[in-house]
Amino acid sequence: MAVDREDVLRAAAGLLMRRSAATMDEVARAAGISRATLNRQFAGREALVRALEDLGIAECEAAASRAAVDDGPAADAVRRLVRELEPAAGLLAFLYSENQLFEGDEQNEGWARLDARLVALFRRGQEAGEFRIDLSPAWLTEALYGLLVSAAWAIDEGRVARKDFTTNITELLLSGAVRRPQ
Amino acid sequence: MAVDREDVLRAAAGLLMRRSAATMDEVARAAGISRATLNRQFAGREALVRALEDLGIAECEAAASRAAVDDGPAADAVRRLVRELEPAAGLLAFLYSENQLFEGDEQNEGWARLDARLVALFRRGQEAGEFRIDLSPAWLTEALYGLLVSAAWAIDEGRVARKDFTTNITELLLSGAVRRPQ
DNA sequence: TGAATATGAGACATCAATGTCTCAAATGAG
DNA sequence: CTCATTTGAGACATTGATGTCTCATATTCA
Repeated sequence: MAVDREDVLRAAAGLLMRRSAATMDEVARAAGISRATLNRQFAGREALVRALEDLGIAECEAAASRAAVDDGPAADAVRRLVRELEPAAGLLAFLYSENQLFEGDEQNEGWARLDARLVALFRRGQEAGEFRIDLSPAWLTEALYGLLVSAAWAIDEGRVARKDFTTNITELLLSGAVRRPQ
Repeated sequence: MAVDREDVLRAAAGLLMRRSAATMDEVARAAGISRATLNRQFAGREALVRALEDLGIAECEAAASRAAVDDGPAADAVRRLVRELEPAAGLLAFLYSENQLFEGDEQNEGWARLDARLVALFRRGQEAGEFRIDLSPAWLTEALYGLLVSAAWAIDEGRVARKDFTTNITELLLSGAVRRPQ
């Protein structure tokens, strides 16, 4: 009977990814619980979003660790990272647009940590001569976020195949759309 | 005295790009008019968003026409397109996340037209041998949207320089992050 | 079985945003 | 200048989401 906080968060993420303005009532229904129970678990919408944010950060950092982003060629690290991030892409898509909502007041420091980690990855690639240096690590990081979100939404709306998630993102980010002579 | 509808829309876009949940009161203040006048111009928030949508579509289509996306090498057409889209990027960023809000009920046909135009551009590049064929035109289109939005937000938050807007997007989309031997 | 705990359903007040309305003031045209 | 039109400020009712509360029911554990 005991409600699993984690399950509720995942259900909420699945719904909010599609409709970020969903009602607390809709969230509760999506999680298969009552609104009362939802409010017992999370004291208000803000608490729910904050919990989702913490979950998203935790998943991204876990993905970065599993991908061992500091090891080996940076390009391979990016590929591993995107592959590991796939399960969190939907949640990330919600949080990415939600963050625009928050005033400049308080930016969860977890995002700063994650940002720094990704920036370091791209910088490492540049210093190793793998990545071009005319695109800043900050931009490459933002672009990665953007592609993750685009891919998540496009898949959700059936415009691209789910199985192509990783290759779509990594191939575009690393190699671009232009055809290369092999 | 007569309020310029276009000016109001631009002011609204400028605010809503940052805070998509801004109040009608905030929108009015951003436009330098009263809430009453705002409501006289646009009968409700939905009408305002719809007008912004129409404006966004019109600007994108105008940009596509100015860029002559059907002429010459596809890669050059993409570069021209992104350059022409820059002034509309903020509005596009708002609409991109806002569209997630709307139920699957009604998708403005203008977006479908624009989508088709971009898809055709990427397909043309593939058929001409310019673009690789293992990334679908649909994905390339979505990726372009995502990069436009990412760049707009990153610039707005001061993480990347505004002057790099076009090159950041086109270089990443076309050539990718990997350094190429010249 | 019996007690303790958790949940669901619904009622309820609250709050914020919205849309409408009125009236005075400002603007612009003739 | 005078009149018609437009705007701003504010009051007002409405609406929808939210958070809280109660009580009956269901589940778990001793």
